[in-house]
Amino acid sequence: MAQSRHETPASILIIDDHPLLRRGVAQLLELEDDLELVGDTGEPAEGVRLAGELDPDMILLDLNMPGMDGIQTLKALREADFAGRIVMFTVSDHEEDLVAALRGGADGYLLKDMEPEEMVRQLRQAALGRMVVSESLTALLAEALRNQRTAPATPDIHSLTQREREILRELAAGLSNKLIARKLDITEGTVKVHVKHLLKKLNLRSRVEAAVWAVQEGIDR
Amino acid sequence: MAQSRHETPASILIIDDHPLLRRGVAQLLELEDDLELVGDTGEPAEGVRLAGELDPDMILLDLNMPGMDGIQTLKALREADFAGRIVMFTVSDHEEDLVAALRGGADGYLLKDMEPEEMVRQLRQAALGRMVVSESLTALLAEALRNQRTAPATPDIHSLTQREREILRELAAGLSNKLIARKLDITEGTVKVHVKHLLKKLNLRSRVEAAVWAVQEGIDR
DNA sequence: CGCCAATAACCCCTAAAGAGGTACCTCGCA
DNA sequence: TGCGAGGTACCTCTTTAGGGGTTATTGGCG
Repeated sequence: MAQSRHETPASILIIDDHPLLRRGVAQLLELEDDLELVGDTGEPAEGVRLAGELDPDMILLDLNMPGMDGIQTLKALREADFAGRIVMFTVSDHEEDLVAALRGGADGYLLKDMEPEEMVRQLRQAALGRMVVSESLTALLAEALRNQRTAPATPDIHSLTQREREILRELAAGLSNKLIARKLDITEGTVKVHVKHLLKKLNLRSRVEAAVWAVQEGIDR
Repeated sequence: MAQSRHETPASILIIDDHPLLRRGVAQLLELEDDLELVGDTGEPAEGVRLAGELDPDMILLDLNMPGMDGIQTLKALREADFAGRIVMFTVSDHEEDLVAALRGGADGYLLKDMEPEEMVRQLRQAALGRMVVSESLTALLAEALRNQRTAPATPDIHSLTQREREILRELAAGLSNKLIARKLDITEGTVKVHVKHLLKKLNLRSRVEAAVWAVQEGIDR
């Protein structure tokens, strides 16, 4: 199976709390002369340290680990200025995890139940700089993309006018447009206009999202 | 104006950070032999202490004070097992304040701009154990009552079924019923049923309230 | 002076939400 | 064995929400 490449093999570090799985990957990679396992650990913190020390071309990172989880580790690696490829390696087929990983700067997201040959193929692609995602997740990926806001992940309260903030506060208190109108002594239609504008500015898709955002930002009260 | 009563006068403590206003009340009460000012302070904390020391029949409590505000002071007094009457004394005609005060265990809510005679009349009523609220606030009071949930102020997550919690989580993430249905692989109608049930159990009136509640309770994630 | 942002109001129209009801199936428990 | 709770699905009907547009007024601001 080993396809020879001209250059030096891609160095790989694996961070995964399952020893057996680490060994499995090690054996798999031994068969490939263009992929070389240079380190492995079950400790996220140790993994971050090793990343700095070994500076591998690629890190295979488990998403589900005790203590610091994969996403945190991912962030820690990026904050430690690790510039190589980071491929998440997990059993989770949840959209949230996928999205969190990619948003967190992962270059790939592979499921652990994939076939070894497929695994090698994907790792090779990743080493070449391509973003890889398990095929069975393409639907999820599409879904995530569709659900995604196109703009700033951090909308800004300051982009709202005084009135819009006022409307948002009431909205987050659970009031309907009609009740907001009554309270602020304007018509329901006007409230709707403000809500519409505020949703557009914050790039949210419903009053529920607006309410949740407002609460989390502490806009209420 | 002083109307003689048979028994001992009602002892009153005033907690208000405006010295002038305290003096004004003092003078007013001096004219009445059934109402007796036994202490006054501009410091909320000092007020709580005095309440324990003097054990007055009634406390006139300013709602807007620097540091510990009126509502906090109110709670502190009740927690210190002050069992007498507590009448809030304020310039605020906001429904939120009124509601917070009454919910917090206040026995009255009087506006500072009222006429002295009216003031005395109301205090006398309060001393007799009646709940008093400035007349100009009756409309607000009615509104607050109407907006009020009839049941537990603290709905319980545990009253929900597993499925309902699941639905709530998604709804708090901002998903529409249709999207929740798609995600959980059930029909939109079924999602609606769950939402309906969960709203009833939590005694909430809209998905927005449910979402806000869920977020505040940390149900999400 | 004209222009723009903010506010308010109204139009039309579709989609989403919520209340009420019935029905069916499965499980566990008395 | 029956009964209730939970889950699913479907029905009807009303209200609410949200997108699109136009219009008008007010207050700065160049």
